[in-house]
Amino acid sequence: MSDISKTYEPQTVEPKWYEFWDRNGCFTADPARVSAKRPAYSIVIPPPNVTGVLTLGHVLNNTIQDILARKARMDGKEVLWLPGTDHAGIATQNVVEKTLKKEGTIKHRNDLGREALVAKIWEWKEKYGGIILKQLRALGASCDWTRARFTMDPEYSKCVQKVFVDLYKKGLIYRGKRMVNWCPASLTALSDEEVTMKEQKGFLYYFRVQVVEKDGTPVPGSARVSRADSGVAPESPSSNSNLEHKVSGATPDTARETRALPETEAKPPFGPETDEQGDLWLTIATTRPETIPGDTAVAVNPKDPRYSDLIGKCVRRPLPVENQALLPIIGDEHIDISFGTGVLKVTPAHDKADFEIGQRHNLEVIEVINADGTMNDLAGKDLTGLDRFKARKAAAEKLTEIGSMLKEEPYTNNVGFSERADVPIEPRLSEQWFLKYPSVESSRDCVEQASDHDSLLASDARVSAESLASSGDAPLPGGPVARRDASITSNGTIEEKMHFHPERWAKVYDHWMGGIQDWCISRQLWWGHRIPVWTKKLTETELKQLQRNCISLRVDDSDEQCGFTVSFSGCSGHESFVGDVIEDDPGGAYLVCASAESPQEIAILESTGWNQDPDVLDTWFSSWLWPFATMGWTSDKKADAGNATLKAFYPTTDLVTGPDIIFFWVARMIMAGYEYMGDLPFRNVYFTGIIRDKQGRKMSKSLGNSPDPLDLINKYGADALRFGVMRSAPLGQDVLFDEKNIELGRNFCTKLWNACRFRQMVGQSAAGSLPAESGSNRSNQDCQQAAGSTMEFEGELDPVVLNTDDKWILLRLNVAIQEVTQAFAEYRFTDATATLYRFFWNEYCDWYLETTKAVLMGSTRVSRVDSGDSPESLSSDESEGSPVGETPTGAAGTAALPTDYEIRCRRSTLAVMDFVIGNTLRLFHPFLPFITEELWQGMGFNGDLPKGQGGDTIMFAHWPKPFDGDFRDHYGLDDCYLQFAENKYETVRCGRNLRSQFNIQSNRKVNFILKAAEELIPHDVAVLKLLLNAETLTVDRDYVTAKGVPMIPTPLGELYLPLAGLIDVEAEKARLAKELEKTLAEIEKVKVKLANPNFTQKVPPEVLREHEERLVNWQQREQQIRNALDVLG
RNA sequence: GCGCGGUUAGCUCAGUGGUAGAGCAUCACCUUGACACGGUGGGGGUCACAGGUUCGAACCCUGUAUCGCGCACCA
Repeated sequence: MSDISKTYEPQTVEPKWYEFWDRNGCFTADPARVSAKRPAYSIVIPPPNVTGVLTLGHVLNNTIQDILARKARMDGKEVLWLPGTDHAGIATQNVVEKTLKKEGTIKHRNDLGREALVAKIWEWKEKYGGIILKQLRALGASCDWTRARFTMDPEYSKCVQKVFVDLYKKGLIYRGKRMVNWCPASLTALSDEEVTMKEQKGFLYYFRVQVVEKDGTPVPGSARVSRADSGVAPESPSSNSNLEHKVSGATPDTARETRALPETEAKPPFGPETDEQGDLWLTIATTRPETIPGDTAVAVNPKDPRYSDLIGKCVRRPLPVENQALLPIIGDEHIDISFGTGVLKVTPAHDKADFEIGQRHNLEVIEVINADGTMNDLAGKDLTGLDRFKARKAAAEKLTEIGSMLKEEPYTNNVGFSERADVPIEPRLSEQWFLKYPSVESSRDCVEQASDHDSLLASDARVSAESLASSGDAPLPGGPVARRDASITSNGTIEEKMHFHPERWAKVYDHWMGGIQDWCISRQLWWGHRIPVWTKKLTETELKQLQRNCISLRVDDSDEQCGFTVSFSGCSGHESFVGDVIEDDPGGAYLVCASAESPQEIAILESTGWNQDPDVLDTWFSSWLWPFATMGWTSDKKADAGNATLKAFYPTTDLVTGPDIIFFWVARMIMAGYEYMGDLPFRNVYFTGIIRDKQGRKMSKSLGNSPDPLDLINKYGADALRFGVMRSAPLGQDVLFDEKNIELGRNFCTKLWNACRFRQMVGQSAAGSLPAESGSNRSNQDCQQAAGSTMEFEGELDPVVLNTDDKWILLRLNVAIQEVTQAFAEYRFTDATATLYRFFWNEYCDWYLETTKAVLMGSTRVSRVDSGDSPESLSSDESEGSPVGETPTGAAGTAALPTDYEIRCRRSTLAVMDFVIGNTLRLFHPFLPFITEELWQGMGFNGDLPKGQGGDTIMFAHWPKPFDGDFRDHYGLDDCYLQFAENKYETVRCGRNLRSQFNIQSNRKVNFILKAAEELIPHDVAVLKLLLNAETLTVDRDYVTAKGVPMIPTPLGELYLPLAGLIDVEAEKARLAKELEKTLAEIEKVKVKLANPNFTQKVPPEVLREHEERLVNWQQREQQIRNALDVLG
């Protein structure tokens, strides 16, 4: 660290250290090192999209993981942070397809075909797939890159297949023709979780249909006049057929029976309507007129008196005009009487609810929309080929044209959107694979709910300052600080609970787990894990043929559910195929589900005409295995039992992720963990906030409000980015991103840099009192002391000469260590950064570092006899002195060379600085890995430390521990020094305030007089003088107030600022009057309280005492101000 | 509709019943021997609103308003 520049330059420093750590294997986890003394800590990265680039969301997420991992290393744990990427089926295939189209290589993926396209995607992956992981390095992420995994790695793919086969065997995976969420843009089915509801502005179209008998003869309106009493008021009996839509038709005079319609509610203005020809019509409201050609019924609520008698009759479907089929009017309880017209058009092929109605009533299913969202032939000539939204318009126009449309009303409703493609999903009937979730019960129960927490609070192993201070306990596995809440189950086994941070997400999780629906796991894509299922239509002869291919086949018809099961034994002898008959059609299509264990078996299947299912699995069906599949899990119990990685690092300790994937990923991982590992996959889940811009909007490409983290790193440095983001990301809150915060991070790094630079400078200048190498020579025993382990007190902290400021900063350091450690234990990273910021900037730099100048800068000992009128008066450089009880060895102005005592003091102060900086660097390291390493090594803190404990890198330096009793006793670190130093600093503030009140320029030296209330030792006086920027500071306990001298009361006594002739007496009086007013108000406030017998009797004694003290203090202050006013006259 | 979270200084947020805080922004002074990416000092709040509990409420309770999120969903 020679020739240290004024500002820290991260651009050169950061790559250097990252390369150093990486080269030295600092990130590599070794399960063999795990022991009771060195517990494991593990965390798996939420795998980013393999084609993705780093976003601020990743920065937040991965910074937190890195902080946790680095802290765990410093806690002496064996850390595995396992990185990797996700193949992200739809997204990746889209990206590559789009690119190929842009290049003009293809117009459609079919131009390439499946194999060629997949090959292209692999190429793409090889080329660009590593980008995001490289970017993570720039951020400082300490991942074990030797273990990086990709969800489509061969071993990983095998896990996916095995799990599929296993769940299939267990009967949890099934194939079925169901209504699914279909994405017309991506041309695939989606799970319910991939659909988000969005409010859409559209229209509610009201159209009418004629009621007819089954044979098509019109039902006359008059025929039902006497019965159709509905309580519906006739609105406009004369105009019931006009397009303005005034519907009545029901006579009001026979309202006798109990009505389903609540009388208090506004009566629905709809009902059957008779036109001038005497024909009867129904009005239907719909948002999707384009689906009319797919309607196969009209439904009403059987309890709806307006319509109940029409059930069994028919209506004529208006579209397509060339095929105006008759549709039955059916009664179904699910129809909401009060909504719309009370008549629902039923389109079983294109609506989930309608499909269910269709099933109940055995309705025909007519598909009119193609997979891509265009209308097919059945939609009729007017709509065929049109996109569904154009078709909607066209259908509405057609209805108007044929006189069926009554009105179009602006209407807002919720429409399901494909989360990825951002287009409305189309409910579509199709054959898909579904999974009944496994291990639901235990997965639901394992997450600790807030209510559980209350009952466990008493036994909660949260760290307290006490437990922190009591060193020697071997850290327990399971989190930054052990928090392994457990409850004992009825059978006596201990069941561990999982903790969510913030806790409230547990409720969201629980709620979802409670209403869990089967998961549609098949996707109509090419990129992904192909479903390991082969099908073939087999005849009797073919079955025999199969047997001849050395596969034995057993048919077991005892399985009631499937009809019968076909089991195969493959060539290798072990049972590897399981087949089910899923269709009992003549000529039977057999469905075979195979493990991909043996390529031979697959080869046999394929060579004998078996076809693999064309679909791939949902990407989440692979990522839900992430915590163990990345660790080499095989499903083979023996092999897994011998897997050192799994044994050491599973379950993982922490998971850090966004709440937006709580269902997609977190919940599913928990279930997979229980199902396949018999244990929860992680003990703590930390949910980050979502990064938004200053205005609170989500980051998005289209808004252009998403800065590139790499740009920010180039501009400010990775440490600055990390610190800035962490400082503004409180637990459980969204993060409003503002570049200002990163700037603040940068400024903070510069501050740290310069404070260390100062240390280097004074170390060198004090060379006479220190061994030659100064800055890098320090024994690190002091640092080790704070780090716990072996306490020795022979460091350079010198208990004899520690001054009040030294003791103050050491005690404040202790507080900071406690606070930061506690914040870690509770995952309050923002609080940790706030403490570090406060401690280092406001306490160390603003106060302590300034006080050291009184010790260190006085070394030149310029002799100057002060003209002050008090024996205690000190002038510029006579600040050196000895504490009470010591004999001063250097009286003012007597010697040009420092005395032994002064050298000792200077040494001690440097030692304190080193001690504080050494500990501070450790506390900062998880947040600011680069600059702390640069300073650690540059300043030589690694000097005497053993390898692996900070000697080679700060990464493995021990995490500071709060001081224990012995340490405090030895160095005389009594809390009373806190108060004294703070009084001193408060006195400085008062003096500065006084200066400022009189507009004295900051750089102007003035004379102060302190009428001290107690004895002050020379060091403290020197500090006061320095910090007040005083020309002279006269301490005179018997000072007699001169007229016109401004005074301010301070904790150490009255501080005077003689400015004879310079001050405006009236202004000073006004100032004092204002202060007096304030003081009196405070006195009044306290007096009122104390005068209240309710208060004095009921309040706890310490609160009462505190109030009484407060009163006395304010009253003293009042008196001082009054005295000052008197002096002014 | 159900559930969750928020509402405190111009902005972003701390603050678990006892004297309203921080950072940023702002204003004034200062390039003094670590740092102008800095130092010093100042101004600025009816703690969303209304009730209640309490000697005492930003904090606890009830209700209201408002913003955000999640789940469900009616054509």
